[in-house]
Formats: sequence, C-alpha cells, structure tokens
Amino acid sequence: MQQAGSAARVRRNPDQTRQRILEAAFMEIYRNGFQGMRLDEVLAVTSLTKGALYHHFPNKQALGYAVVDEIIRQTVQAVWIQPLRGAEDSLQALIDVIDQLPDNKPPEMIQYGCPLNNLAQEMSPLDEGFRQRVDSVFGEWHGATQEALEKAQAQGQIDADCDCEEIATFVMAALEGCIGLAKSAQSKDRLHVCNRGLIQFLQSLKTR
Amino acid sequence: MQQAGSAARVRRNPDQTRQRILEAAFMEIYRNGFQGMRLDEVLAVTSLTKGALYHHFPNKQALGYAVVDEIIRQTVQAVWIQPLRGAEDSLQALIDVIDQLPDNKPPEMIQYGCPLNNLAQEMSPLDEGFRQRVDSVFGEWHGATQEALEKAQAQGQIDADCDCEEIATFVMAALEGCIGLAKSAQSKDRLHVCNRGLIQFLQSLKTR
DNA sequence: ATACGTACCGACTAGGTGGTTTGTCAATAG
DNA sequence: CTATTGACAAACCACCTAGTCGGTACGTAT
Repeated sequence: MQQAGSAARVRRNPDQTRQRILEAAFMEIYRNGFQGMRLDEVLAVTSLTKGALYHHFPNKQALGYAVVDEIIRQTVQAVWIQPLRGAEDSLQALIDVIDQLPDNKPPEMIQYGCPLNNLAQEMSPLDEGFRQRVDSVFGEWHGATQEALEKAQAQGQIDADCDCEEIATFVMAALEGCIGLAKSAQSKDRLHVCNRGLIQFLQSLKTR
Repeated sequence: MQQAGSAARVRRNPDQTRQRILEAAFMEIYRNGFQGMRLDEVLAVTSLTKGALYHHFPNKQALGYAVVDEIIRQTVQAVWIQPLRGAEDSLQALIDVIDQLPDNKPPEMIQYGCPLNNLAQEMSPLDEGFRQRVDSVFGEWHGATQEALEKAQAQGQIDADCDCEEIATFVMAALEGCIGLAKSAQSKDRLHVCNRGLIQFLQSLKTR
C-alpha cells in the first residue's frame, strides 16, 4: 500500500492518461469551442495536473490538433463512413443515416451541434493548422459520400448526368446546415424538418 | 482651438460614437467570435477608451446583444429579405440572390462565413440571450423565404403539395451549410458548387 | 540494489481581460 | 455667467489562464 488517496488509478498508464486527456478536451471543445476550452477544466475532469498535460502535449494548440486527428476523425468515420461502406443499396444507406440522425445522438447533437463543423466554423479563419486538419476530415467524409452516390448511379438508381462529386459536397453542406439550424433553435423537431428537405432532395435525384 | 490631438473627431456625437463601437465590435466578433472579441481591440480600432464603451454599454454581453439586434439584423434584412419583397417572380428572385451570393460579398464571406450563423453556432449553447436574438433573426429570414415560396406556389410555379414552410427552413439550412463549407475550405469555388446544388433543389420543386 | 528515464505533481509566473472608478471637459438649461 | 448633466479619458484592480519549473515517485534495465 504505497498510496492512500486516488486508489482507483491503479498504476501508471501513460497511453490511457493521454486518451483521457484527449476525451476530456474533446468534450470541453465540443461544449465551449477551442478558445473557450480551459485547460484547468480538462485537468479537473481528469483529476490530473498541469504536469501530466504538458508531458503529453507541448501546448494547447497541439492538444486541439490531436483532438481533431484522433477523436473527431474517428467519430466521423464511425458515424458517416462505416455505415456506407459495404451497403448494397448505398443510396438508401445514405438516406437512412441522415434519417436516423436525430434519434441516434440526442440530445447532445441538438444542443452542441456537430463537433467537426463547430471547429471548422470557429477556427478555420484563425488557425491554418486547424483548418487543414478539419478540411482533411471533411475530405474523407466527402469521398465516402461521393462513392456511395456513384455506386447508386452505376446501379441506375440516380440519373447518369448527375455530378456525384458536386452532389456529395452539397449533401455534406446541407447536413451541416440542418444540424446548425437545429442547434440554434435548440429543437429536435427543426432537425427533423430540415433532414426531410435533404432526403427530398436525394429522392429527386432518382431516375423515374 | 481647444484641443491639439485628435482634431478629426470634431465635437461630441454620442450617437455616432455608439455606432462606431457597434461596427467595430461587429467586425471583431465576425473575425474572432464573441468570446474571441477583445474589448481593448474594439477600443483601439475606434480610438476610444473604456470610459466611452462602458458609458454606452453596461458590459460585454450587452454589446454583443446590440450587435445582433442592430447590425446583424439589418444586414440580413438588406441581403436576404429586401431583394425578395416586391419581386414579381419571387422564386427566380430567391434563386438569383443565392446565385449571386459568392460574387456579392467576397472575400469576407468566404473567409469569415455568415456573421449570423457564426454567432448561432458559437453562442447558442452557451447563452440563451444570444440564442433567442439570433433565432429571432433567423425567424424573420425564414418568414420572407416562406412568403416568396408561397407566392411562387400561388402562381403555379411550385407544386401545390409542397410544404413551403419546411422548404424555407431547409433552404436556409442548406445555404448556411454551403457558406460554412466554403469557409472551412477557404474556397470560393466550393461555395459555387454548393450553391449550384441548392439551386438544383429549388428547380426540382418546379411544376412541369 | 542501484541508477536512470518516464510519468506525473503542484506551486508559481507573466501577461492578458473584463470591469471600476475618479476625473475632466463639452453642451445646455437657468 | 453659473450649475448641472452627459460624454468621454485614463489609471487602476481583481481575476483568470496558458505556460514554466523544480521536484517526486514509479518502473525497469543492469
């Protein structure tokens, strides 16, 4: 028995410590923005100290970058990219993901919006490093969406003269806009309404 | 000759002083967000002092509220609402405004996005006062868009079974999404692509 | 057992930031 | 001309916050 207090954190586990910092930082950024995140709050949540944080990250900016690269990117992959890969009816899969969005991650999504877009809007004009990382995640998402549309097009579900790359861009934009409007209204119903419009658009692409 | 320095600011003009503070604050908020706006920077830009600012506004929050109520609201009216009122072909007027957006306010719109949506995304979860004011401006915008669509519907341009209120919501959301994506890519071209998608959606509503 | 490097602690610092206060001068009323 | 109020100046304060630094304890190789 070498220590009395904080018995739970058994021994040293630097990887887990780093991960805990990342996840706490993500939540703080999600709620308050990057500029609004306070390192002291991250430390309070994790029950760590300045020493631990600055051992794992050289400064606040690097912590923010790591949150984008390691936390947000994975979330986007899980929510938006994985469900499309391997779906037979990829257009329907896309519609399903959008349709089920309001019920998948409530109420945080309504209250705080999309973590990726939040950072994009806050930091893009202020910090080129953030902008590039966020844009890179958008790029992955865009690629998966485009692929899904092209597959549907190859199957004859979508008009052959549709530009799937442009449509994928618009779908992403519209979706972020829907989430953003719902957030500013703090209303899940508004998200439903908005998403219905987006699905209506996707339906309008179908060959008849 | 009662004073040597600062000869330009002729005499006292409280209304103009207040307006200068508001406009400088707007620009700082537009660039850095509300939390990122520094009062000292507003004062430096206006060549005023703390005394002047706190004479006209009780605190930073009230200044932010006034920026929404007096600056941003007017801008939205001028850009989005006025062009729709009184147009004969209101659907085409809507399309025109969207289409000409990238060339109307460059490059600030690309770099910093939509002032209204920026504040919505940053402050909605953090400050209910901001949220309500921003939501109210969105409401005015929504109303004008809905009216334009309903007028087009009454003229038989749009399918009778379209829900113009819902479509208006989606159009606003998609537009904000387009601007946001363009901002995160810092690319005017991306805004063009996105807007094209939105216009394609509006065209798809037309009766044939 | 010893030595060394990694992981982490926690007090401290420097600079920034919203807000306060006291004072000064212009404008206007009497 | 005088008194009063509004408009602003400028120094000041209390607090916050990112970042630093010397120290300590764990883990492991030797």
